[in-house]
Amino acid sequence: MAPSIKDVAERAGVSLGTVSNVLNRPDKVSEATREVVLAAIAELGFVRNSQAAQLRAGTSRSLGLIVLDLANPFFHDIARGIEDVATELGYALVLCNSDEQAAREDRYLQLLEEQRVRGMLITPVGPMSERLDALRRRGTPTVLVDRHDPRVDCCSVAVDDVAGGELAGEHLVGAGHRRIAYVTGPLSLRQCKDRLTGLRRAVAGLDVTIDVIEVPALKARHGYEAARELFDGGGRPTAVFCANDLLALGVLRAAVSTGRRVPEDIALLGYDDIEFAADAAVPLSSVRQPTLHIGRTAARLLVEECDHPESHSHQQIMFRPELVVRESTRVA
Amino acid sequence: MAPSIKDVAERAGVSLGTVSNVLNRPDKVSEATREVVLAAIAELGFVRNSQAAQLRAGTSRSLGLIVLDLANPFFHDIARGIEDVATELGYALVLCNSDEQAAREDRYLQLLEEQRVRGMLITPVGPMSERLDALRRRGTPTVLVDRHDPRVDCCSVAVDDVAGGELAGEHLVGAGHRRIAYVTGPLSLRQCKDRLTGLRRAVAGLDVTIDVIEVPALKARHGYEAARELFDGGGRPTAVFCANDLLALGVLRAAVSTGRRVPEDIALLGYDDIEFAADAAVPLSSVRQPTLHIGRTAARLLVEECDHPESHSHQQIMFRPELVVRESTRVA
DNA sequence: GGTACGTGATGAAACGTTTCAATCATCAGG
DNA sequence: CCTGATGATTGAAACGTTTCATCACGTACC
Repeated sequence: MAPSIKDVAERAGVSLGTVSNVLNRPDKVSEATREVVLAAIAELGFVRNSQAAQLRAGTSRSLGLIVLDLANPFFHDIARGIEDVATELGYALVLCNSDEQAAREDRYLQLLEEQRVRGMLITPVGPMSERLDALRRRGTPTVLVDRHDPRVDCCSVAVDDVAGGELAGEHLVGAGHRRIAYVTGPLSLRQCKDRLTGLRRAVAGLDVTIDVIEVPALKARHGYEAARELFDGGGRPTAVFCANDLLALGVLRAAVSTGRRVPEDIALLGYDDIEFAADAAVPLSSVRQPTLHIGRTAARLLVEECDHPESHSHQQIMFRPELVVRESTRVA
Repeated sequence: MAPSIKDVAERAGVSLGTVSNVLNRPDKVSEATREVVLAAIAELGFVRNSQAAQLRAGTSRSLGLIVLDLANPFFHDIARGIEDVATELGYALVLCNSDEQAAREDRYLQLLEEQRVRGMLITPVGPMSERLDALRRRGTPTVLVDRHDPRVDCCSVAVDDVAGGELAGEHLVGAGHRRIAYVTGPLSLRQCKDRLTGLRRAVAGLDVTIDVIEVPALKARHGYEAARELFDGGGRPTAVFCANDLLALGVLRAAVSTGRRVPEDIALLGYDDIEFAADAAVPLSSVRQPTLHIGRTAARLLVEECDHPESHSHQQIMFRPELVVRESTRVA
């Protein structure tokens, strides 16, 4: 159907190899024939079939990325960072959304391996699936994103969540708070647990009380409900630290709707610094993760391994988060 | 490097064609040999090379999707809808982000055509680029998403923005507002203009004043700034309708920070009904677009054209948006 | 005039599948 | 015992590239 190199060759009255040369090493072919061939290409509307090219080459120029949830600004920014670097270095990126479902992850891994992606970036749903391990063993370079598995020998890029919790704790303690609520998603999630660990470490030895409120998911609605309960209860913390910004936005809504002023009546600190944090009704203080940077670094590590497998040595990179102070924790 | 069907055949002691049959029509092969072959596949860790398969087949099972901005929840939900249907119908989806840059769009179109995607879903940056047109002419089925170009003969799925503006107008007028501000992005954007048209249509013949405030982009920050100015100025509208939710969130922040109550002092209505609308400090009324449905419909149209090109006839589908009323426009 | 060399162009092989006509084995019916 | 039919398996061709050894043709040099 679509015109092939052969059709172009016929039309231009040259051999098939010459057309290929025009496409891939134009300097190896004389000015005159090059023009003839290019004209034929234009006339026929020839578009090269990269499947055939890659089949012949035995390797592709595309990378696979599987994230947990593209709707999440955290992953979205990471994907953006990866995409930037990939394009810059001449790789195409195939974006996939596992939706935190192992079955979807599995299907995408299969699909990407069948497509012979050159390398893989992934935030695995579970610890390390059979298929992912097989993929690695078969020789597809792999980088773990937002994960760090000491048992697995490959590159990884993650963020130090303990340090993030510590930053939060120091900030709140420094602002004079002595009773702090930590609203968190399931503590079975490493992130949630690590941030709590950091928070506790920051207040260790000080006369500070921490109330842990665990909710079923990192969604605004749960933050709202947790806060309503908290406000009704007897504890009366003066600050709330949330395991992510969505929870914090929920808490903020609860505060506004019950007439509490933020930060005067209650201080509020989120995590992730999503775009909406700055634009919340009361701009939200938050712990920012260098998402774009994570993505760019992960992509660079992967491409390095793809392009120079022999000289490559695996690296586990851990970024430190950063505190962004806005209205919601400002002291008067 | 990676084991091929040939290696499997050797290992299993059968011919190459038989292995292919085991893979593609297992019923055509006897129980015994099938088992032998499957065992060989497992032992060798064989993964089929879909590039070769598609090359031979002359057509792939993947669809391309190019959107303006994946960070935008609107496009994100559409992509999700498309992905759902695509997977369900046995197609893989290649996600691309044009970032509203014609150059990026162009590059992705080229890439996807080289990969021989079976069909294309796209929200074009500009009117209709040379390359997109060429792609269509060469026979790649194409569906326009959130666009509707009467000059172009292909399927499209869009939303009626005039109707959306009308819904908004009727709602606000019905709530008794007689002076309404419309905070909008550049009116050169069709969406912004159409929504204004609808708004005007809703108040036509009534004693209602509309103040149009045009800002440079559909971002919360601009909504905030516009609102600060608006509050300082003399107009004093009782309601603000925003061309999207981000602007509305900005306006909400301005209101909260200047001590205005929503909706008592000023009513607020957004557009898109993004996830955060419901979780805003004051839950935001909004005009909802059936994004998931748009995506699903677009994908179904495309797959229909891909699978039955002869019986297919192009359709231009226009969805109607829907009003979601929350606190921000609730009348006491 | 012969040799060596450089520049362009050529043609065939190979990549890993799928498909399909051809072959082979088996068996039922006459 | 032969014929046909059925079912399983085979082998070769084809898809569209890239690569590489080969070849044709001048040109420069001795």
